[in-house]
Amino acid sequence: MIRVSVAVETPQYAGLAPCLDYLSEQPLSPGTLVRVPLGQREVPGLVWDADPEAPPCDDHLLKPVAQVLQALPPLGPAWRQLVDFSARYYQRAVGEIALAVLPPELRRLESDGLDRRLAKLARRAPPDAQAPTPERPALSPGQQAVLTTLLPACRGEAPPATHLLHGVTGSGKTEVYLRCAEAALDAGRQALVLVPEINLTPQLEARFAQRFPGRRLVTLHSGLTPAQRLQHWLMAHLGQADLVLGTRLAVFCPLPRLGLVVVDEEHDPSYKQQDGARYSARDLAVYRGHAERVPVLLGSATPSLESWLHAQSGRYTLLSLPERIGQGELPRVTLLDMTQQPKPPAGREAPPLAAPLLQAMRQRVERGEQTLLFLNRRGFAPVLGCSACGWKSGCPHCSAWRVFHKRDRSLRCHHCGFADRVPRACPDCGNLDIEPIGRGTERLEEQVAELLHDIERPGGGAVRVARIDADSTRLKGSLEAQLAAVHAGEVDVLVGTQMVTKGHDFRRVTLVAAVNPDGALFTSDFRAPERLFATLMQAAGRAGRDAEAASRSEMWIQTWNPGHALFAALRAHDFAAFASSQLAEREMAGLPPYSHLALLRCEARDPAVAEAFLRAARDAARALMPPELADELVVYSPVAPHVAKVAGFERRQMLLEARSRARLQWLLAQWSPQLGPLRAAHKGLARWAVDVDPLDI
DNA sequence: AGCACGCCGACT
DNA sequence: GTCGGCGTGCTC
Repeated sequence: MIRVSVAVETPQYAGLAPCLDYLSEQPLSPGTLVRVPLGQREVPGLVWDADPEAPPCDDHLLKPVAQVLQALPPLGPAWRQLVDFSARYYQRAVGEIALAVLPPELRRLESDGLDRRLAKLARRAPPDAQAPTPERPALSPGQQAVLTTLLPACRGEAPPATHLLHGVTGSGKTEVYLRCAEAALDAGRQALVLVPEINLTPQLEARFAQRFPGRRLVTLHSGLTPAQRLQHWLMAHLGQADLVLGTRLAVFCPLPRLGLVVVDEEHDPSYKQQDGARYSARDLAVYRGHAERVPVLLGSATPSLESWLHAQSGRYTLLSLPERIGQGELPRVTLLDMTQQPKPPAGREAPPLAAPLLQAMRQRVERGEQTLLFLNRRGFAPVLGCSACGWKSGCPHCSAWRVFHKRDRSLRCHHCGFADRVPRACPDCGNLDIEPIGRGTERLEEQVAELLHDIERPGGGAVRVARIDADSTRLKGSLEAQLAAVHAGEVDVLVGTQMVTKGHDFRRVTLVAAVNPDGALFTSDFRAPERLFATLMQAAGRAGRDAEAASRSEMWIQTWNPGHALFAALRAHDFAAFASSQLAEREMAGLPPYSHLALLRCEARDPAVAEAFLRAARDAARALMPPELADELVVYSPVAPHVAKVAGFERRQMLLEARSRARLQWLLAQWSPQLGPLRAAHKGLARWAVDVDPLDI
C-alpha cells in the first residue's frame, strides 16, 4: 500500500492538516479525483502533491482510498498551482477551494456515473471545421493599433503580458476580444472569457458563436443545470471546448491549452466572491495568465483604480480605444441642479423628476424614442414612517429599515429577507396615516406614468412605462422577455436599477437620466465615488448606441451637488482626470491601491462575544509584529460595520493595513492559523472569516 | 462543515 | 416511556 495526500473539503479552521493522508493500492498521480472515507461519510477528494515537510505518521492509522475515478484525466499542475496560490493568498484550506470550484455534479458522481458522462461526451459530433468564417467588420484605426500590440502575444509569438484595454462603451472592445480569441484559437489554444454577470453571457455568447461557427464554445456559470455545468466543464478540461465564456467561477476552469484570458468590465465588483473563499476572479485571472505564460486582457470603460495604477506604473500595458466607432458620439451630460428647482408647497413632496427633465422626456415620447431612468433602489419606498409618533419600518432582526413593496403590500428586509404584510395603521400609536419616505423604482414607475399621463404617443394611446429590477425579473426568462419588449419599442420610459445599466444595447434610448445618484457621494465607503462614476458612465453608455440617434442622445443627472468634481469629470467623459484625482485622495489617505487591506469579520448573537474575539485576534496580530514594521503594517481595533446586525447576529470587523502586499501576506500567514484555536476560547461566536482585499470596509 | 454522541422537555 | 432539541468534539 502506498501513501497518498488527498485534498478534501474541510474548512481551514477545522484544525486538520491542509491535506489528509490515505493508502492506495496503486500510485495515484496528483490531480486524480478520488472518494475517501472521512469520519462517518465518504467524501470526494483530489490527490494532491505531497508536502515534503509533513510530519511522518504511522501508516496503520491511515484508511484506504475508497474509490479512484480513473476515467477523469487528473487536474494538471497549472490548475493545482492556481488552487494552491488561491488557498494561500485568501487564507483558506486547499481542499476547500479545490473541491468548491469543481462542478457540484462531479463531486457527487461515483465511477460508473462519470464513465457514462464521459462516454456520452465522446459520442458528440465534432464541430463543423469546414464552417465558413463569417465576414468580420472592418477595424477602426484605434482597434488596429491596439491589435498590433495584442495579436503577437495572442498567437504565442511574443512574451505574454497583462493588458488594460480602456475604451468607452461602443468603442469596439468586444471586436478586440474577438480578434484576440481568433488569434489564440488559430494558434491551437483555448480562450477564457470572463464576464461579471450571468445576465451578460447570452449576448456575448451569441457574438462569439456567430464569429466562430467552426469552434466549440461553452459557457460556465451558476445558472446552468448541474448536468450542463458538468458537461461544459468536462469539455473544457478534456480540451474539446475552444472557448469558455463564464462568470467568476470560470476562472478556475481547467484548460489544458489555455492561450488567452479576457476579463470584460474588469472593474465590476461582481468579480469578488462575497462568501466562502473570498477570491477576486479578476486578480486570479491576472495571476493565472502570469503563471501559465499567456496574455491577459482586462477591458473596461472605467477601470478599477487598482488596474489603472498598474497601467500607469507600466506593470500592465495600457491600450486605449479613444472613440466610439461609427459616427456615434458619447451622449452630452447635463447636470440638473436640484437646489434651484421650485420648492413644493408646504407639506407636499417634491416631484421625482424636475420640470426640464420631464420636458426632455416628453420630447422623446413625441419622437418615438425611449428614456431610461436609473434609480438604484428597488421597492416602492425604502422606509415607511408614522407622521404622528415617528415610528419607522425597522427590521426586528437587523439594524436596517424594511422596504415597502407595494405590489404585494409587504415590508421586506433586504438584508435578511424577513417580510410580512404592511400594517394598516401605525403599530405603535394606531395612526392610520403611515406614509412612504423616499422613493424606489416601483414608486418612480407609478409616478412617471402619472406625470406623463396627459401626453399622447404618436401611434396613439398612453405613455408606456416599464420597470426592470431584481423584483420584476425574479421569474426565469422574465428579464429576456422585458428586454425584448424594450427592443421592440413597446416601452417609452424604462425605469431600472443597476441591472439595466450593464451591457444591454438599447438602440432606441436617446435619453438616460440618473434620478438620485447623490447618496454615493457622502458615504463612508471610500470606493463609493469610484463605483458611482463607473455606474453613471455605464448608464450614459446606454444612450445613443444607434449611430443615427447618437447626436440627439443625452444623459441627465439630477443632483443637489452640481459642483462635485465627479460630475465635472463625467460631463467631460474624462476618466483619466477622475482617476487621477481619486488616486491622489487615496494616496493621501493611505488607502488602496496604495495600501493593502485584509479584514477579519465575525458575527455572534451577543455583540460582546464578537468584540472580545476580535480584540483577542487584534492582540495576537500586534504580538506578531516586529516594532520596526510599525509604519508598514497597521492593526486596527474592532469596529461595527455599516449594517451592524443582520438576521439577529451582531457583526463586527477589524482591519489590517499594509504598505505592501508581501507584508500583508507575511502577517496573514502567521496570524490566520491562530484564529481557529482562538475561536474555541470564545463561546457563542457564530461565524468568522478573513477577507483579503475586501471591497467593502 | 457534517455527523456523531449526549443529556433534558412534549408527544404516541 | 420515546422523539428530538442543539451543545461539544472528531474527522487521515
